[in-house]
Amino acid sequence: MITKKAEYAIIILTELASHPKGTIITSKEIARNRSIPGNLVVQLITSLNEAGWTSGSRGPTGGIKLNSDPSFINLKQVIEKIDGPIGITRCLFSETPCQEKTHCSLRGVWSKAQQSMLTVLEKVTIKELAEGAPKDD
Amino acid sequence: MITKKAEYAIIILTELASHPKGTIITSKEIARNRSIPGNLVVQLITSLNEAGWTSGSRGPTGGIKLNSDPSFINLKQVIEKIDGPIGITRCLFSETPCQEKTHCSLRGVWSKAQQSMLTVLEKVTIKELAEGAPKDD
DNA sequence: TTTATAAGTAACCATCTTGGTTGTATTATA
DNA sequence: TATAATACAACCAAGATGGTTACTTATAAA
Repeated sequence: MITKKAEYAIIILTELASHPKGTIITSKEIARNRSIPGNLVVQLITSLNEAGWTSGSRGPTGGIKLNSDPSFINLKQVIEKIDGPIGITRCLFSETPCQEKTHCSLRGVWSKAQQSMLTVLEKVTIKELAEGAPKDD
Repeated sequence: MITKKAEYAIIILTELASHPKGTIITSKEIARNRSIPGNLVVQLITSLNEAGWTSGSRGPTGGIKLNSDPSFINLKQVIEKIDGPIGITRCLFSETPCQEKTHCSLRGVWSKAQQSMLTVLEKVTIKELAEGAPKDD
């Protein structure tokens, strides 16, 4: 399952992207605006910084800034950054197919189902979310 | 995530479907043939019986029998029977969209991504798996 | 130079889910 | 009546999840 933390991270980026480019917002404001537990915001920002999407400045007047073009950040990327590799089944986490014969014809199905889902998530960007209307293909 | 139990259930049905129609196999045999913990097979069969796909007969000479045409059982059905309703996000479990604005434009994305995955799983039947080659559209 | 305010970091924790076990009851055949 | 099978229910250990707590570091303003 896609975790709530990943969902929060997407919402945080969306909040940042919904302000003029270069705007600095405090984590507390983000938390308040989007109803996310304050300390979780800080925790998640760390990962977003790591990915290079955001950066923070400390002290009064400090806060978080979006560094990347939100049209280049897609949902799959954010989810994988927060949750780690996506796998709809345990099977898909192991590199090599298992011995079981049936198991393995299943593996193909899992893989195809997951890929189908990821394709959707790859197509949606933070920018689209910030504009409120993910385009409908 | 699709649980291992759901995967086991699919494998159990596949095992049953890979024998001539009407064949009775004991849960112990299924467990041995497919490397599934014996008691788990029994536990899962209960749910499969509930769905009407299988039925058991007790006593010596007893065992499990496939009741349904395996070409009418698809993977989505089995997964939902074992795991309950599928949801790639917590959001998709709540009936009503949440108040948060962004949250809600997200909901549409989750829904679409999930639907895309389910469409794949709906198309694959137990029969195809038993024949070893889920058809590639 | 001190103080307040902000991010950064790490450890921790309660709760829930998962995968599986154990134990007992029931049914049917030989 | 002994045995072999399913049926049923409770239980349990380990890991994931969502979140909290406490502490450190940096920086602007007073």
